[in-house]
Amino acid sequence: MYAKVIIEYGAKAVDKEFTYIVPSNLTDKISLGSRVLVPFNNRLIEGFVTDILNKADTTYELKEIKEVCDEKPILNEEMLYIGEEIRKKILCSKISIYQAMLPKALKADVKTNIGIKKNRYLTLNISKEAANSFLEKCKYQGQIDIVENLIINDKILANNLTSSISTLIKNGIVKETYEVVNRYNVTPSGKYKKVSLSSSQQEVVDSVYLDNHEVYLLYGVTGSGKTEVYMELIDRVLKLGKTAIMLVPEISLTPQIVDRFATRFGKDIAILHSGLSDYEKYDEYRKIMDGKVKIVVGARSAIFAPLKNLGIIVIDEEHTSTYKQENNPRYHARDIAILRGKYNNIPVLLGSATPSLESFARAKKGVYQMLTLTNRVGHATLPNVLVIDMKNEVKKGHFILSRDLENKINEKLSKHEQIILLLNRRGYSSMLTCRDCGYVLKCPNCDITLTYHKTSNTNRCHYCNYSVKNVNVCPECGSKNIKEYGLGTERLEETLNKKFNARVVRMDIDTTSKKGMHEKIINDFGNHEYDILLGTQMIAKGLDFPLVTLVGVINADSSLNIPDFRSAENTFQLLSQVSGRAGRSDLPGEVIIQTYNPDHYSINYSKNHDYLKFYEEEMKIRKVLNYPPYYYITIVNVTSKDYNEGFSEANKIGNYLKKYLSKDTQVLGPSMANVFKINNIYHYECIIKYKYDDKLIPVLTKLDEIYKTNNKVDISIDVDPIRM
DNA sequence: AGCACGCCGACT
DNA sequence: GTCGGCGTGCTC
Repeated sequence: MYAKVIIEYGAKAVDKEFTYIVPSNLTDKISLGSRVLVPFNNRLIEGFVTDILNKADTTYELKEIKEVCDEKPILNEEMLYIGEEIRKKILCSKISIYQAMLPKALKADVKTNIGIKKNRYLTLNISKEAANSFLEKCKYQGQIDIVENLIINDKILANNLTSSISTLIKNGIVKETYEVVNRYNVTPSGKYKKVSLSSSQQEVVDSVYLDNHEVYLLYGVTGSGKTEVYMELIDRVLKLGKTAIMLVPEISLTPQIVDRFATRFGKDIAILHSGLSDYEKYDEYRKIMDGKVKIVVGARSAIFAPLKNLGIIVIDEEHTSTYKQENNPRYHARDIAILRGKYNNIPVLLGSATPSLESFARAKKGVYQMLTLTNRVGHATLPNVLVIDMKNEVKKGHFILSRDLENKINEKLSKHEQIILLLNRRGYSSMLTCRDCGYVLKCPNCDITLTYHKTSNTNRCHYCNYSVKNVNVCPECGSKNIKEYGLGTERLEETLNKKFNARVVRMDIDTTSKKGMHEKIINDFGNHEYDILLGTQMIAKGLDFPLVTLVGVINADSSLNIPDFRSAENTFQLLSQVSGRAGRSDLPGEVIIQTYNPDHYSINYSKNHDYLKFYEEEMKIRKVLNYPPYYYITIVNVTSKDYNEGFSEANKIGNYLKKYLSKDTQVLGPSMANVFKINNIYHYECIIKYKYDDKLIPVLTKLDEIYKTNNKVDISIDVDPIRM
């Protein structure tokens, strides 16, 4: 018996199957998807079995598999199938996609050693009478304490082994047992109650067919009760004896959804997100593998959760960019969901108040089924939005807060209502410039200005993490007239504290890097321990606070000025999402958007809550410029430590693509990437635009093959990029 | 990825 | 004389 194995190394040069002999003592233990330990180049490494053969298909002198690592295979047939399918689409290495499916504990990696946690329990091994007579004779206080305790309690926890315990065990007085512990448990807050659905919600639920594959797009305004629809559908699926995956953008940011699921479905759910430790993830994942849970709520990678008998996949906030993994393997959870939907013949439900243009266009064409919720539930109405032209404010000396926003904040504070302020830039100021010579403090490793962080008094690069102590004199001309320029969350927090007598809390990467801080800030704000929550875009999604009646966007232009064809779409989505945080209960909400581009269509349509108009306008532009959803895009990134080497290879690659791709396909570039130098590595890119090109995948595969052995430049291919 | 092999410079 | 620099090649 022989097995094909893909090994743990992700390097391009070993991205293939290696054949091994399965020794007779392992033939019963091994199966497709097993994790195995194999000799490779004089070392032992791990890999996964992808095929089992009766005779070898090579004349190579084969080695034997050393060991099968686990009792059951780690990858099931569906996972192997999905891995193979997605690899063909996104051209990632074979191993990387399987590693991405698994928690660290189960990846093929000889170095990981994450185990199951067990508690040691002691019970009496003799009758209580015998124990009492043992006590009469026993001289040792340590042993007496334990036995006395066991006479009362039957079973005690004893994770630390003392000499008294080992003596008692050795003499047969007590017995030890082990129980597996789950290191992660969600406890519902008890705040949420199941509500009965409105007729429009009920209509949406009823139009989803649970017994065949179809992709549905639920387009529902913020606050229209999409989560209730998801839960009702999942409830129905469970009643059919099936299971469900519920994807959310990033759970640590949306603890409220988790809470609602935990309240309604209790022990039937497992949670998977980046806020868990590797140990906790392993425990949650085992619940799924062992069939102990019926619902998985999680972020991107939870789309791979190996639930058996899957009945529905729901993706909330489907337009969110976090569903696309930004490094290898660059998969999109939506694509995986659709693959799994077809494989299991089950519905996939995408939900959003501001669907991605791609999804909405597909729904309009009938590729997806369109479902809509046009009204907010209960008495809640969509908030009134005011757009402030900051050009006029700045003339009058109001740089950070416009007069309208300042007045509104005061008004809401006096009514004891809450306020959310969005500023999409962390740090104190965006850069440090010399007012005399124009010098700008830049990162020595990247093409990026450094951001001043007041809390640590350093200037930091948000790309490579380089940091220098703050300077008071210009390093170029020696002038003391060097000042921070631009506005970040730290400075906004400082301003708010100066201006208002209010309890202010800031939420950005810097205040939430510690485990559990997201939840803490959100819970504290929900309990009205703070009046104002300010933060970066992480505050925009999914939060539901009834007391929030004012949302302010400090600088709507920051996402608009990013050189990306999706910047208008992203701005519209961000503004709509954050506006949706206001007025979710009986109290009416208000939104103030500060901008230097008050006439921009993305701001105006978002002000009027008019997704459809925005969609039409943006689609016109996409059509003229041959951008998605009219054309597909794939980017070939060429990186090199050497400026010239990168340039000449990128040119060769551009010519290669132009020569071998179909005539209708456009190849742009090579050009320098938006941030040309990151961590001293130069980034070039070739952009490929196409409607349909059957040569694309073969040509890119060939290109990848050619560059496997080139150690001067690296290429990476991004199919359907979400950032340019 | 990670290690052996191999071919050239500065040191106890 | 040799220790060690990292370019190249190979791994079932």
